[in-house]
Amino acid sequence: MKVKYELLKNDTKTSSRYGLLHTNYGTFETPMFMPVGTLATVKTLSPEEVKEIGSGVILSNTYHLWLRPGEDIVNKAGGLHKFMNYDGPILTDSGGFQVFSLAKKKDITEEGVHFKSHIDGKSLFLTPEKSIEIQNKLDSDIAMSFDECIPYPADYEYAKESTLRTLRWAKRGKDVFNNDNQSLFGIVQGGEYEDLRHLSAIETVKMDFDGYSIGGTSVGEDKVTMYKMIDYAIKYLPKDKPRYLMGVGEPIDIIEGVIRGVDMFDCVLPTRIARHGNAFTRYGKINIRNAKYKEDFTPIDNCDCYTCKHYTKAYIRHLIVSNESFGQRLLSIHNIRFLTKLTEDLREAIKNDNILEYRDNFIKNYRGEHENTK
RNA sequence: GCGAGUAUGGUGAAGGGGUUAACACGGCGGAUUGUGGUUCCGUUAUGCUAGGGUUCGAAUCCCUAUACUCGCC
Repeated sequence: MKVKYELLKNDTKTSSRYGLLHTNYGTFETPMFMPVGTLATVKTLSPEEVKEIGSGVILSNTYHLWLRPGEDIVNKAGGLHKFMNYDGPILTDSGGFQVFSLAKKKDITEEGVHFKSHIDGKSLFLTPEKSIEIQNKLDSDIAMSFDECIPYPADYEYAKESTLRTLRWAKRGKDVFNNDNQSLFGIVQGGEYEDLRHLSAIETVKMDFDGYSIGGTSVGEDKVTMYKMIDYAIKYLPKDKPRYLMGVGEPIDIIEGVIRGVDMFDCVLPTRIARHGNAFTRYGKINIRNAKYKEDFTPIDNCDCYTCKHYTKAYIRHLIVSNESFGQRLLSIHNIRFLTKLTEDLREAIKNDNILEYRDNFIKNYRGEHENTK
């Protein structure tokens, strides 16, 4: 089946909304945070741990799985769920972002994108049709349109040309899409320009996708610009479809996104910073490597996760400093739980009509001078 | 006991008379937003075993002491 969004409550003071996402693998509340499992694994965690944390959807990656092991192998395994033993919903990114983020030399044409493999330097050619074909075979629950992520800043002419091309690519992808068990989301681009975001949103919605995402954010722009990009696009998105802000995962950005009406977020941040020794806390991000935690025998935060229930900062610091993978795992568990819990709290706040107070209080703690951060 | 050699930061070390002592590791901080899984960036010796001397100028040359290493009795 296709995913279905069910709107249960619209906040009166903000655009935030509480709802349900019905999927092949169950129903999940929104707003939600989706951890990233690029190579068919949320790095360092087992699928059971991901579920225990409370994550619903996880994001995996078309580009990476295309290169290795190849979509045919995943397909032979019985699809991505069976291959990786995850019986929850999976969303696959289209590969459009990888063209932006990891191809040093790329050649974008109307037909598609020529670029070099990050693994062996081999020349690759990815098109909207190819991306959809791969995703159909991977058999994720939600496939993404193949888009171009416009860099920031981008001049208007380029942004317009690229936005129009992404619209044509969206149509081409949708035309070849062939998997009744899978949904397809469109992606709004348009850079930092209001009229282009407007145009992109209107035209993407006309194509009638199962959900809509806002792309091209968190590519180096300041926060004010990012929030504007959301505002410009989101008012043209239908109320009865899920809205997904791609690549955003800083706690405050998630809150601001929710207030603007976003339902879904994904980000590498919790797992990436975990591997580098950082942890989210209510009082800001901490670097567990800091010498001040050497003899700190308290948990990372007042948190209900496995890590905080059983382990101290001093121990995790020791593991991270010693480059032990268990330390990366413990921090990944905590960080994903932190963002998941954040969305749980945001849902409660929407239900209780106090999301603005929640935001102000969160920011005060997160940014404020607090003894725990000193 | 005799002879020879070496002494540079937390570690391995470069520099063999001329301004701010290379580089690496480690330490200490920071970064990271649709993940190229151990990454990137910044910082870290006012001082070269100690004392004395030569010189305009010494980590670099000389003397003494000390420590360590190797060889011989």
